[in-house]
Parts: sequence; structure tokens; C-alpha cells
Amino acid sequence: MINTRFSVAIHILSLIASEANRVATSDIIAGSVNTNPVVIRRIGSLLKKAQLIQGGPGVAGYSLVKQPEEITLLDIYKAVTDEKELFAIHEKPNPNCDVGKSIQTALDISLTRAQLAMEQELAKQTLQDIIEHLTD
Amino acid sequence: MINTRFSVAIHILSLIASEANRVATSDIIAGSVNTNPVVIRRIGSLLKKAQLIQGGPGVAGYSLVKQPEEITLLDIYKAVTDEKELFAIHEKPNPNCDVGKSIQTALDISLTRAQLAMEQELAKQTLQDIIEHLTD
DNA sequence: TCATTTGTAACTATAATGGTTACAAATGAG
DNA sequence: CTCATTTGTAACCATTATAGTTACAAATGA
Repeated sequence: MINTRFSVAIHILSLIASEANRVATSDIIAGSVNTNPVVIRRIGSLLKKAQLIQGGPGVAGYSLVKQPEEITLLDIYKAVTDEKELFAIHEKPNPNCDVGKSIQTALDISLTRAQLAMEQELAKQTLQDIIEHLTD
Repeated sequence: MINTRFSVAIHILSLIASEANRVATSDIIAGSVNTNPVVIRRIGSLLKKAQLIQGGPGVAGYSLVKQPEEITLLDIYKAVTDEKELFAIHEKPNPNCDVGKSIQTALDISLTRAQLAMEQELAKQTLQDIIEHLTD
């Protein structure tokens, strides 16, 4: 299972967008996510590195850098997962075995396809789509 | 990251298929995967529950129940991941907040789509495809 | 009968995760 | 300028998942 940083990141961005008039501090966001403000700031730090939000010490709250329609879920996913692969492949299969010596390459081909399929679906959805579902 | 059970399971099945004439014991498979035989038997147990292989105490080795063309990577994925969701969603957002009260539903809609996209890609590939890539 | 092998429980070390405290640094209001 | 507020980040902790390991009962077939 992929950790909750991704879903919390989407939550954070949704809240910032929906509170565009008010000030979305890490404390307020933490109240909505129901966690510790440091957890929010930690993820906020990743979202800043990815140029999705802005904010900093002394300035209360975060704000979006782009419009919700311009932020895809893939942007958010990449921001919080770094360059990690979706599927782990076991490290040291036996190179003296016909299967062992080439299984990693074979796995990489197939599993990368699956990862790309997922990422393409995330790229089709934006923060705006999430926000539109919020009134459900 | 999804754990290595999935990739090890594919390795196990590939080895059983490619050694169809010889006896694929947990010890031999462990030698190819380069791990402990119990790890193999543990995953083997899951593959048996999913009706992908057969074998048991007293009988040396495992054998495939279906042909490699009939085993999709999704079958294997489901066998080793149980019914767990791909993406974790944070548990207790604040129900007194407009975003918090409906974010889980919104996330579920979007993330389930991404998971399905990945699963559909896995369903398109079979154990036979992996085996064909092995000679690379 | 007995050597071989699987199934599984139990334990361990390691790593990831999320929560928490603490505090320096930056900012802007007064 | 001063100070309250807020962010950034290090450090630490508890919990959990993971993979490896030992041990042994149960099943099988030679």
C-alpha cells in the first residue's frame, strides 16, 4: 500500500484551494486532516519543492502557485513519492540460474507498464476534479 | 512501494514453468530467488490458495495448475496482496470541516480509477509474457 | 520405516511511517 | 524596533510491515 502522504497532500491542496480567501496555516490544515501540524508542514515542504504551493517562515499559511485545473494528481503523486518505483523487485536473484539472471529485466518491463498505466490515469485527473467531488 | 512478494511470486511461477520437467522444490526456488526456502513456501501457500499452483507436504516441489498463457499478472497480484487497496487514505479527517467530511469519498473515486488502470494493465500481461522476456 | 519435503508458528532485525517535542529563523503588526 | 506568530527541520518515539530464520509437526512415497 502506498502511504497516506499522497492522500493527505491532496487534502492539503483541496483545503488551500477552498479556503482561498482565508489563511490556510499548517495548524488549520492539521485540524481538517486531523493530525499534527508538523506532518502538514513536512508534506507542505514537498509540495513547495514541486512548485505547487508557496509559503514560508514568518508568512502565515500556504497558497497555490497554479490553478486547481492545472495541477494533476500525477503532479501531486510525483511531489510526495520522489522517484521511487511503484513495485519493489527483489534485489539479488541468482545470476547462475537462467531465470534468476534475467528476471529483473523481465519484471521491470512488465511492472513499469503497469506503473505507467496508473500514472497516466492520475495525469488525467486534476485537483479541480477532486474539489468538484467534495460536495457529494 | 509495493513489497517484493509480487515480484518473487512471478519469479517462483516462472521457475516452476521453466523447470516443468524437473522438480521445483522450495529449496531449489529459494536458490534462484536467493532467499530462505520458508519465504518461498510462504508465498507458495498464497499461490496455492489462489489455485495457481499445487503441491503439499510429502510431495516434493510445486507445479502449475494452469498454463502460463492463462495466468495473468493480475491473478498473481491478487493472490499475494489479498484485498488491500493500492492507495492508503488517511483515516480520520475532521467531519466538521467541509473538505474533511467528504475528502475520503472524493479520494476513493479518483484513486480507485488509478488502481483499476494499473490492474487492467496487469490483466493484459501473462506469465507467458514474462517467460518470453527471460532470454533477453 | 524413514528420508524428504511442505506448512506454519514463532522469533528477530531492519526499515518505513506517522506523531510529537523542540527550537531556530523569518515575517509583519504594533 | 520589538514581539507574537508561523514555518522549517532536526530529533526522537511507537507502531507496523517486511523479510529472514529456526524449529518442528504432518504428509508422502521409496
